[in-house]
Amino acid sequence: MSTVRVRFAPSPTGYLHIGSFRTAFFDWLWARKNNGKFILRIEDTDRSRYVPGAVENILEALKWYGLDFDEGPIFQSERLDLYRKYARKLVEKGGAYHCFCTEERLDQIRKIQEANKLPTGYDGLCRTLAPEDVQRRLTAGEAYVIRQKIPNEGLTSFHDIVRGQVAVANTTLDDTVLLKSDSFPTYHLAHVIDDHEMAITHVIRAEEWLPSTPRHVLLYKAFGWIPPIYAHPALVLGTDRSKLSKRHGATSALEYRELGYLPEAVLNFIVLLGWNPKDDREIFTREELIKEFDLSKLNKAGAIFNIEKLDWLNGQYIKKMPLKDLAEKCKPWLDGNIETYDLEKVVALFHDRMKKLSDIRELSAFLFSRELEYLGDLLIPKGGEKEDTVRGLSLSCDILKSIGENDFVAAATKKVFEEFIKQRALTTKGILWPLRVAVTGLAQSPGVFEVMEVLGKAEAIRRVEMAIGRLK
RNA sequence: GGCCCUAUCGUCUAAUGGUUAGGACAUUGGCUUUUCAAGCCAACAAUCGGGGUUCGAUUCCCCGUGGGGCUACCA
Repeated sequence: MSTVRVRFAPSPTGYLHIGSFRTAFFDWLWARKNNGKFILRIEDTDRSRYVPGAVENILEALKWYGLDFDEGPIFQSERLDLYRKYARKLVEKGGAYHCFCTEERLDQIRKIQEANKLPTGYDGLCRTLAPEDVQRRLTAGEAYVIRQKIPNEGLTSFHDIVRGQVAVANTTLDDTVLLKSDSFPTYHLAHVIDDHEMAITHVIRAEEWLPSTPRHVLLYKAFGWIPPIYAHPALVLGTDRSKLSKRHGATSALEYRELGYLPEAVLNFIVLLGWNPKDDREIFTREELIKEFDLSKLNKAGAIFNIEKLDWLNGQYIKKMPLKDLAEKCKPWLDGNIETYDLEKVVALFHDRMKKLSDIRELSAFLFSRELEYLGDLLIPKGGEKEDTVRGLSLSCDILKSIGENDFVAAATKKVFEEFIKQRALTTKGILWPLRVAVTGLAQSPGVFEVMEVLGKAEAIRRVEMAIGRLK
């Protein structure tokens, strides 16, 4: 069997869309699984839609997610002669023809078709032009496009790995523009030529391409080439079930980096949108995905991008991450507050409650604040009294002072307080709630002993004393 | 309008011509606990409708209906 060769062929018309990126991931997985080649091709044949920086964005996204390519990037704009050559060849073979119809005429016939509720499409006026006429108008310098000559009858069918056999009546297809009047190729022409020239074995692209695939198959046939194997996975949908777009939330693949997601988590999440190993597993390493991924297990129906599940998955990945790595990854979100305390200890405090790396910022804010802002009443536990709280806090303060600098670690302070509470027959809640609020200023926070360890003895005592002052 | 694709809990999905239709997220409750998370346990929740085929269909076929995509000298 020949080497599997797949390509990812985005257009540089903006940032890389997460949906396109998912397709790229499918491509990449298929290539790696089969020890094949993953090729990056930039389809920049529409000058009007070109966006500066788009190529860089695509490259950076692939890099951040770790999708390495074996060949490319190949730019279609640098291969224009090739497409023109093949277009000419196809005209000679009778599979295509020159069309001189103006855009105005095209608009007009479309309007008439719509008004009469007829299928829209080119009416084939130039298809029957006499060769002499064509020649004459060509030499006269008239603007033209080259159109594919679609057969007037018959069925075009092809096999799709995810959809099975798909067949379309040729009469429902109009004559596709192959070469535009600016002599740039359209997608239809360029990608077929490139896929053939690059010996692409599997074309994996989103479902939106399904309706034009018969045209492509017909083109292969006209050239005398064998079409690749097709796989059209279903679209990624927004919450309203339409194609995922900006109004649904983040659509740029790289935006997930800015939002604090881990590449592995995003990859794991998007692969599950339309694919699964047919068992109960949900979390996969990249290696497992390469091993398990299979085009034939791709789903036919579109899947809604469910950000809540992504958050959960990302949280799972964060929990599994070694503290050292997590600390490093959190740095960008800590606003430079990375010297104040032992960063690994800080991160340990929030390890279990972070869903995104960016969460660390709000979660840890109280640690870096010199003046905690909270109502004094918060210090008083539910059903407790102010006087008892003040007394308890004072006792706690004395205890903290009595603990040696070197013993100021969570396990040790915890033990001291537990014994103290037991001895004095106090309640855990009565002592620990005020203490925790005193050092965090929050109704909800990580455990008080862990927090105090991070803060250090001096700062912990300072905060407790401030709390007492606040109540008095 | 035409063409194409599609249909299992709210969401992502598994399964089989005969199952208590399974898992995960979310939700709710419980346990744990100094609070909140995390964790553990539990609950809630689905085969779009109608016809066939069949002893039996959620599964196979047809027709509806819903949803989506395409319908550019964009990709």
